[in-house]
Amino acid sequence: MQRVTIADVARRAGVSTATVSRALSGGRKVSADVADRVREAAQELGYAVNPIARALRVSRTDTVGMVVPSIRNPFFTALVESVEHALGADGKELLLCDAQSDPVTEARRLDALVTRNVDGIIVSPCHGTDSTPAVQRTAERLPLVQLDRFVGGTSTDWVGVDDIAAMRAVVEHVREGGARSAAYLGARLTNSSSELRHAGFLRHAEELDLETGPQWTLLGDYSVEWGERAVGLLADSGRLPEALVCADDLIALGAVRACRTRGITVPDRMQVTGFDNIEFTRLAEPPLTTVDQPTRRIADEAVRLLADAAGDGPAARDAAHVALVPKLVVRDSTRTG
Amino acid sequence: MQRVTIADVARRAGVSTATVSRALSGGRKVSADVADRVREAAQELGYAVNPIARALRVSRTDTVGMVVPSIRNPFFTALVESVEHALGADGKELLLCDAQSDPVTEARRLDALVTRNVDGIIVSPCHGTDSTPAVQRTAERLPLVQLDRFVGGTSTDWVGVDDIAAMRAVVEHVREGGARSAAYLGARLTNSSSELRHAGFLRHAEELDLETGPQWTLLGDYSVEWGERAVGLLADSGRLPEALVCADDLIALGAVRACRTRGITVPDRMQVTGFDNIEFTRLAEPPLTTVDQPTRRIADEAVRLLADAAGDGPAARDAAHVALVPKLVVRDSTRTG
DNA sequence: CGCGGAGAGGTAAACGATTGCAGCGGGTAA
DNA sequence: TTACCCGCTGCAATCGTTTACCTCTCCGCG
Repeated sequence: MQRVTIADVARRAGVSTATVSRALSGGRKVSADVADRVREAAQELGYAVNPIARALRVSRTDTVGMVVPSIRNPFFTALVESVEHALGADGKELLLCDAQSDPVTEARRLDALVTRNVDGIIVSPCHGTDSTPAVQRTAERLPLVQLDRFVGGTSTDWVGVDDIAAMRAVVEHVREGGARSAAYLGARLTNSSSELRHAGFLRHAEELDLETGPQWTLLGDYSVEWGERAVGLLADSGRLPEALVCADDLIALGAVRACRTRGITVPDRMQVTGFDNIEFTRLAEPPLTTVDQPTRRIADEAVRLLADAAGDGPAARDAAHVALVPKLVVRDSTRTG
Repeated sequence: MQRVTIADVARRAGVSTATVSRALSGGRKVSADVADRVREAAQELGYAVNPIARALRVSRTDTVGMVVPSIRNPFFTALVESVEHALGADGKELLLCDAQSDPVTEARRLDALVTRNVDGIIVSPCHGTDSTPAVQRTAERLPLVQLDRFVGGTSTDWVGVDDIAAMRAVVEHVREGGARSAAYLGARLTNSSSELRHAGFLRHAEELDLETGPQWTLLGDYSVEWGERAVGLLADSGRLPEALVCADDLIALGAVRACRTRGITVPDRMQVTGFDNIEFTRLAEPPLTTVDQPTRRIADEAVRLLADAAGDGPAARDAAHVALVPKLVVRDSTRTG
């Protein structure tokens, strides 16, 4: 499979393999003419270094692993794309895994990545507590940074957005739009961002005197279907609030759709907000007001942290928590002024 | 990083490394008690085989590479997920690359995958001719199967849908819905599926006496923006057709949206169809009639072909072209009866 | 009693790169 | 002239497995 080896190049250039290696990867000085000869020979033979052999020797693969809860969720897709982009600059490759929203497969993926000697791992854990052991164990062996969500009981690098601040912006906005009450359509509080967004909503709703209530707090999962169903539950249960604050865009898309089919006008009778700013929020009817996640920034920070951590051993530094402040994107699913 | 090696296990179990290897990977018979001792020792030490060393030795990585034009396109995301799923069954890993719709990066990605000794490559080439050299070169060195699209001038395995048949179903459907004329909103004919869908549309439109015309054939790229813009062009240019047949769902979503904003009612004044059946077609207003791509089947076939090809050398077999017949999914953006 | 064959285990050579160490000129200082 | 240093090279070890080949033992059979 790997046709031409360093020995072939060495033979052709009339030098030793050591010299070839040094000439090509520039480990140490090589005289100019020898270097030229080597480069030429390599060129002619079409030599390319075998990354497997190199990896075995130097135990570095120039590959980072990434594990996301679900590749179907466009938010994570955007994140993946951004990470890929950021890594490209460093000449690193991405090994992508999908945890299928299941801590068990997630753990399996993480282990696989570790034994594959990736240089670092970027993970958005799917569960706030069930994911802890695997993440912990992995972080002890490799540089690891958590993205967007983080698990309890570990101290690793993390980068994401300030969910509380984001929710403040959302609540203020619907309040200004005239809403006096709001329901929260979220996901079960099994991970950090679900918790924080929920907490942020409650806190700021209270502060800003927005009526809420337990019967107006519906927790399911991050999916369009849940958004639709939640609105059904709400409608069946009596009084409707004046706003629906959703924990992510999928839920919000479902909610908007359900409102339409039930003749609840958005935003006049009901304001709806999302979270993440995935591409399709633009296309909803009406286009969705949502919170923009700066995936580019998040990814950049993550690979920076990973690179930093690669210098020191794992867990040699204090963990960094980078929380970016996201911006509200106002569209037509809420009222302005 | 890789703490415990096969030698440690051997020492602990009081046998040679060869025996350990045989006991664990079952290459040859090992007496039961020795096997037990080895397994136990491995267990206690927490031994896991180093895939890098193994790969170097056997030149097989249990990894397949996949290159998609754009990970942002939900259709490819779905494909990736399906491939990942299909590979999981074989205990293989997926190395995912995004070509960013650029043949140059695509070529770079392919080369990177080759030197990384992946066992096979699944690629959906981004360009029908510019992608040829890289795909060709790669296919000569590794099992390779093209997905969805294929490039000209090579003979590799391919699996996708029968675009012509799909278009026949689409055209028949809008015809039955009463449309006497239709525009085609597609992508520039730089790849096979763009070409085939376009050709299929024209052929069957003619057969079924659906009026078309050059001014009603608008070619851009696979994006929502293009769909919106194309409708604008159409509207500005005079007479409107009675149907818009779109080359993919993104274009169709844009088209539907543009119709709405211009007061062109869908499906009464204008029928619109998509292609791919991405998740968000359900959410459009109205929900989109589209062609369902059986991504699961496609992925299964692809990994099967890859596995077959791994047995023989590359290019030892005749290439297989597997075209699945997709189903039309009728929703509310077209008229029925 | 000898021989052949099977079954189990060990020895050591790969796989293809990187790199510590040593050798070897040649230049410089004493 | 000698001693030393410095800059290039080459030798060979090394990373952790797998596997071809060899050895040893045991058993059955003629």
